[in-house]
Order: sequence, then C-alpha cells, then structure tokens
Amino acid sequence: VETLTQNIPFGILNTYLAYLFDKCLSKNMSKADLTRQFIIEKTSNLFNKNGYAGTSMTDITSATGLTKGSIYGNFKNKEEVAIEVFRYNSGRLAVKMSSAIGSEKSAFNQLVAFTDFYRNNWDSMLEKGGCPLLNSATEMDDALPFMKTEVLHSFKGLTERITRIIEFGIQQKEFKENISSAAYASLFLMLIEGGILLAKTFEKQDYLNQALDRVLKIINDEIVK
Amino acid sequence: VETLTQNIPFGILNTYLAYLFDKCLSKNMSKADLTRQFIIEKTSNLFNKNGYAGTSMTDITSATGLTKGSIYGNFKNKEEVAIEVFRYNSGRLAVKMSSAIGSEKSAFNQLVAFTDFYRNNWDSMLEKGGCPLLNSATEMDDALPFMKTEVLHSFKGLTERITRIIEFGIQQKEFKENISSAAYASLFLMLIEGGILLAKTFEKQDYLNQALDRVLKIINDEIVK
DNA sequence: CCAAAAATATACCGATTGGTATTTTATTTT
DNA sequence: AAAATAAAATACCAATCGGTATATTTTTGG
Repeated sequence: VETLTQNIPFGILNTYLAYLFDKCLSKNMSKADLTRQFIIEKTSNLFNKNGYAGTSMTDITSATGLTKGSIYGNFKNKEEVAIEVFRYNSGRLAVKMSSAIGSEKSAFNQLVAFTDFYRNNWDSMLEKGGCPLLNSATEMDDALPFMKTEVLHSFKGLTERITRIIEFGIQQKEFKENISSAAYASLFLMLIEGGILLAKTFEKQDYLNQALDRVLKIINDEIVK
Repeated sequence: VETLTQNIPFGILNTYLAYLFDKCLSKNMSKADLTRQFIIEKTSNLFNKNGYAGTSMTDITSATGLTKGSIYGNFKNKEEVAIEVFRYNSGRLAVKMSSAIGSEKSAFNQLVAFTDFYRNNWDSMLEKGGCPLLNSATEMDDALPFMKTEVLHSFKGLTERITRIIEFGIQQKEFKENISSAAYASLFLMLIEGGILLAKTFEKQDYLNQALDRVLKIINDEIVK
C-alpha cells in the first residue's frame, strides 16, 4: 500500500498501477528490477512483431510511456533490451508449456499435451506476433550475432525437453526401444514451426493443426508400442 | 559489341561489363531495364539476409556501386526495390525448381526431384541467406503490408505446384485415389520450411535432410499405390 | 524530516535514415 | 556532329536513428 504513494509517470498511470498491484506487493523486487521487467513486458510484442531492426528506441519509449533516459538507465543499450525481451518471450513460452505438460503422468499424454499446447494457444501466440523462436532465428542471420547464442540455447532447450519425454516413455516401457528420441524431437519441432509459418502466412490455424495432427500420427504409428 | 563503347561507372566496371556481355547482347532489353535488373540482382542477398528494415539505401548503393540518385532514377522507393528483389528471389527459386523437376516423367520421380532440389541446393540457398519465402513471411508481420500479397502469392504458387504433381500422379494411376493432394502439398512445405529453419539455426544440413527423408517416407507410405 | 542515492526526465549529440532537386554525364535522335 | 533526351552523380533535405550528459525528481536510509 505504501508503494502507491510514490510518483508515477502520468501517461502510464493505469497500467503501471495495475502492474505494481500485481507484482510489487507479492514479490520482493527492487523498483529498478520492477521497471526493468515492466519495460521488457511492454516491448515484448514489439520486438517479436517488428524484429530488432524494425523496433526503434522511440517505439520502446511510446510503448512503455517512459523516456529514453529511463530506458537507458535500466538497460545498457537496445541490444540488451532485445536480448532480455527474447529471454522473456521464449521463457514464458517454456513456462506455459511446462505447466501444460507437467500435469500429465504418462509420456504419451505428455506428448499429447505438448501438441495441445500449441493448438490451444495459437490465438494468443498470433496476437503476440507468432513464435519468438521462429521469428528471432529467421532475423538472426549474419547480423545480430549477439542474439545467436540466445536463440540457439532456446531451441536446444525445447528439443531436449521433447527428447526427455520420449526417453521417459521408452524407460517406462510405453514407447518402442529402438527409436531415436532426439530425431523425433527435432522432427516434431520442424513440423510445428513449419505449421506456425503457414498458419501465420495464410492466416488459417488449420495449417498448424495439420502439423500437430501429423505429429500425433507419428507418435501413434512409430513411437507408441 | 557496340554496347561496350558506352561509359560505365568505374567502381563496378568489371561486374557491369560481365553483366552486359551476359545479358545485353543476347536479349533486347533497354539500358534502363538492364540497370534495374542489375540493382535487383546485386541487392537480392542483402534483403534476404538482413530483411527489409535491416537493409538501408546506403547498403544498396555500396552493393551496386551506384549512387542514390541512380537507384531512385530506376525505382520509386525502397519498397519497390524490396518487392522486386523478393520477386526475383522467389522467381529464381521457382525456375531452378522447375528445371530440376521438369525432366522427370513420372509423378513419383518429380516428387523425388522436388526433395532432391532442396538437398542439392542447400549450400547455395544458405549463402544467399536461406529461403526467401521463409524469411519474408516471417518479417512480414503487421508491418510491411506491401509485401504480404507477394509472399502469399509465392507460397500459393509453390503449394499449387506440388499439388498438381500429386494430382497428376493420381490421374496416371501412380498414386492412390482417395488422398488430399493439397493437404500433402502443404504438409511437405511445412516439413521443408521447418527443416530449413533448424538447418540454418543449428548450421547443420542434417535437419533439412531429415525433413526431406520424412517427405519421401510419407510419399512411399501413403501416396504411392 | 532531511540528506544521500537512485531513478527518471530533459535536452541535446553526431550519424544515418529514406528521399529529392539539381547538375553533370552519357545516350539517342536528327 | 549537334540537339534532344535519358540516366546517373552530386549535394542537399528534414526526420529519425541510437546514445549521452545533465538536470530534476523520487526513493531510500538515518
């Protein structure tokens, strides 16, 4: 309650106020960390939609309602904002996916939950600008070397996550023994990312659903005992 | 031969000279069209690698050796260059694919040639910045509406091309009758674009090859009679 | 409540952005 | 070869780029 007496930039009063209610009172973050997080979340869609080159510092100030001095007081430069935003976007994806998969006991149901995750969150993902891994990996060509490590790490995390589920299924005698879990994990990722690409391009979720159905078919035909 | 007496900007003499030899003497293009085409080809990799926002007019001038005045004498603005470059990149892809597929008689062999096309041209595609459809479709979010139509048209052309091959196979009694050729076409495209994404990200062609092998497996298991 | 410290806003920087008017150069036509 | 036309180079524009020094405000510690 005490926090609310502090001065808040007028233009963003409402959002910032709500933000403080949500986070500050519950966790013990410093105000610096809070503002930093505020900037990251408010610009997360910007970077995911328009890319690094397509997002300007002015875009960031108007999205946050803060001034340039404030942004540079919390971040070293634009690159650092972009990196933190990517970490936030991919991290949120991972967390949401974990909570979707986590409740399932069997490896099979975990894989089904994995596909359902994309199926159920497509609208949400679309309005955020699509899959951050796909978007960042595509822009991260020879340019943006500072981003390469992040994207790679994120991709590896996702494939390893699926790989472990399959390995768990093998271990539990749910799945066949002589299959390459890593190969299936990357295959699923390709299908889904390709499905996301077409779904976004043609503005039809059907394409993503088709990819997800194919993943399920492969699971049933080739992985399940 | 007469053409060679004309003055050529010094900095690009060699490339331009070779260019004139190749094209001007064979086809009957005006010099304006020739320079226009020269600009497009010299900047094609730029746009594909760095995207629209990541490519500046200065990048274009230094890639062509021409001045800004010359660029704007041949193009209305940066958007027009980007559109023409995308048309060139996707068009070249389509032409090369056609010549790879065209020589095959049976629908099955045409599909195999289709996958082989990606397999054999990966290095070339990679050094050009990857698949222009994937790259442009990803950057073309809410931003770049002028590009949307182009990318969509290009994607449709590719899927229709594969669809027709499958339909041809059905008609020739090579393939099963009750299959959705359009669905398989989009499925193949998803797999391949996803494979390209992972191959580029991890810098390993294996991922693309895996996707292509899966396409072939689907053809053999589900399409061929 | 007051001083020290931290965070934010203001005002500015040189460089670069996309784009244009004008001049120079080159090509074509007569 | 001269005149008319087309194209390319030069020089410039306002606006915006990412970034910073400084002043002001706000929070914190005593």
